[in-house]
Amino acid sequence: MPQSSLSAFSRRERQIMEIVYRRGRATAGQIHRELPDRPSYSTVRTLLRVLEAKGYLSHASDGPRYVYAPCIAAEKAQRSALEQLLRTFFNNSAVSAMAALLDTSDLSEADLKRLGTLVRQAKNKEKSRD
Amino acid sequence: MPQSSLSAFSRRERQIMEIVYRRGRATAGQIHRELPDRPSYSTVRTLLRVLEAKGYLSHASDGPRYVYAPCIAAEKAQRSALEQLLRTFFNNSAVSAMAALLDTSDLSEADLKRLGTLVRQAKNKEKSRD
DNA sequence: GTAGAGATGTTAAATATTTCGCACTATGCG
DNA sequence: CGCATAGTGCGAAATATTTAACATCTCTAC
Repeated sequence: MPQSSLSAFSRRERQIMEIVYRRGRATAGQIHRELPDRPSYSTVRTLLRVLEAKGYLSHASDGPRYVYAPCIAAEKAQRSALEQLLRTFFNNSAVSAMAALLDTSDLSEADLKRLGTLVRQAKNKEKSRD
Repeated sequence: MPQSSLSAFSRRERQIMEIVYRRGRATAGQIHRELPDRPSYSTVRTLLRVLEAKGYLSHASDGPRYVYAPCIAAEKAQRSALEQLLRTFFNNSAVSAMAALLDTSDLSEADLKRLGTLVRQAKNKEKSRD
């Protein structure tokens, strides 16, 4: 019964899932190289098999090796992670979160322009909805 | 050596930290009631002591009971969590994340207005920086 | 063909997490 | 006071995670 929330994973499982989601798909070797406090390669392989058995990852063969990909679509996991973050740190306020993002990252002029456009579009959509 | 990243916690530890951050501070009872797959109260108490020993939580006495609060400031943990999320799901693009937020949540007119202001302010700041 | 490099799967042990039972202390009340 | 209630800490068992050693398979190159 795979659920999309990352909160259900154990520490290593989560670290691996984060890598796979970041890359879209990954081989055992890639994951091994990116894990913090790098365990043995063998360990990574075991964890991958566990995650696959639990239904979070699936693999395809790329020549001699496996390439792992998430079973739960990135968008879904993304949304779930965003919700979790909003709940935990932003009192469910998307605006607060966006304010924090604006504050933290320094965006280029082009970024800000694009953002302005997005907000404007949202406004239009909002109007046409009532 | 407490680090702010939530990725280092075990499953239960993370669940508890999320609750504490969401509430700002919490008693063992409150945490117990909010945990998924609720374990026994005794279990929660043990975990709280573990988290305290590891330096993530501290407690103050409120009459007969303890109230737990995070040792790492909410803003710091927040920032860390945001960075983690951007890295994992948004290719480090704050704008992409904000686009997703705009898309997911349906914001009120007031929210959008406030957002427009924030973006404008950021633009000004950006100009005055070069 | 066969040796080496680089994958994989199996299995079992080491470790950490998670769980709970029980003993103890304080508070409020009849 | 003496009891019930609601906290706390300790210690050890149950479980899950994490680890790595080892056997196997496949491709490549000599």
